[in-house]
Amino acid sequence: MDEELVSKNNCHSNDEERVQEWETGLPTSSDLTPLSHYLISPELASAFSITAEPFQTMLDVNRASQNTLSNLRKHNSGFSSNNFKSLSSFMEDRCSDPEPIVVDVEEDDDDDEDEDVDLGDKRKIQNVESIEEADSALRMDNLNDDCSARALKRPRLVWTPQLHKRFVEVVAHLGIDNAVPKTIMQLMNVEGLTRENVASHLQKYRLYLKRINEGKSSNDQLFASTPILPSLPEFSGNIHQPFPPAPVPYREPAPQMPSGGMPVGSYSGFDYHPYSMHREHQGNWPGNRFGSVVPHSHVTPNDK
DNA sequence: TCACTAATAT
DNA sequence: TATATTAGTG
Repeated sequence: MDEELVSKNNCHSNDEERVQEWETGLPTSSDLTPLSHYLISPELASAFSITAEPFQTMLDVNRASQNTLSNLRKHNSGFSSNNFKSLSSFMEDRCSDPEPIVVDVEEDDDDDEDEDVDLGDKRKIQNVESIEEADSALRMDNLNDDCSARALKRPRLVWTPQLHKRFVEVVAHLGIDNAVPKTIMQLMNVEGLTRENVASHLQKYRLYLKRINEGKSSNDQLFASTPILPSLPEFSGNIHQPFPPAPVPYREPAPQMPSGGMPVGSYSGFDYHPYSMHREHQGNWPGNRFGSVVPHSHVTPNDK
């Protein structure tokens, strides 16, 4: 009987060693394939009628993980505290991992600004939730920790030439005096665009105009790419005339699914990059040349 | 309370 | 440098 016990104990310690061995051999979070990465190409998926799972955000994943952990705790089914520790630290690693916002398709040299969005061709923005999802999620309980807050952070707006052109047209229409963030935002009719976005851009635009008026040059490529419409102070705008067509809010055209891109099913215009278009789509602004725009009746989600 | 703007932070 | 956020103000 004792022998049996000893052998059992040995067996147990062997098991523990093996578990430890196994644990040390586990990949770190940075070694793992990002959750946002799809293992099969869209062509393959389509060929075999495979529908993509609903897109999982860090929030979803963390919530699921927390559920799993609490279930395990509840049932206490042979899950040692060490195991918990490992899992918890893994979770923390995932949480502090800057990867969710921007994923490098190619090797990343020196970029350490974890939330900066680089528009370089080599980068693809992958898993930022839609504004609606983020906002509703914000109302959910249990989301007060930094990790969740970070996952929900509204993506940084990139003012593409198209978007800026639209902006300039609206400002020109209003006249610089009447061009205030809220009005601009409404006339621009861009889904997801906030007053804050516009205010910030307007601030920069005014500085640009000031420079130009003072006869100074500006090497701002974005602003230089758009002709200066009559948006100077002496121009009061055509505010009483209807602004030319923004029949529907602008939304990002359907994704082209580049390698490592987003699943078709999860895309909703704002999901992974608010406005910037793929390069080949640029230059199709505005009016009825929105491209594949989803009709929409409201003006903007930010109407108050 | 809301919106605007300038200043400041990231 | 571009954009977001904050603080002061009307």
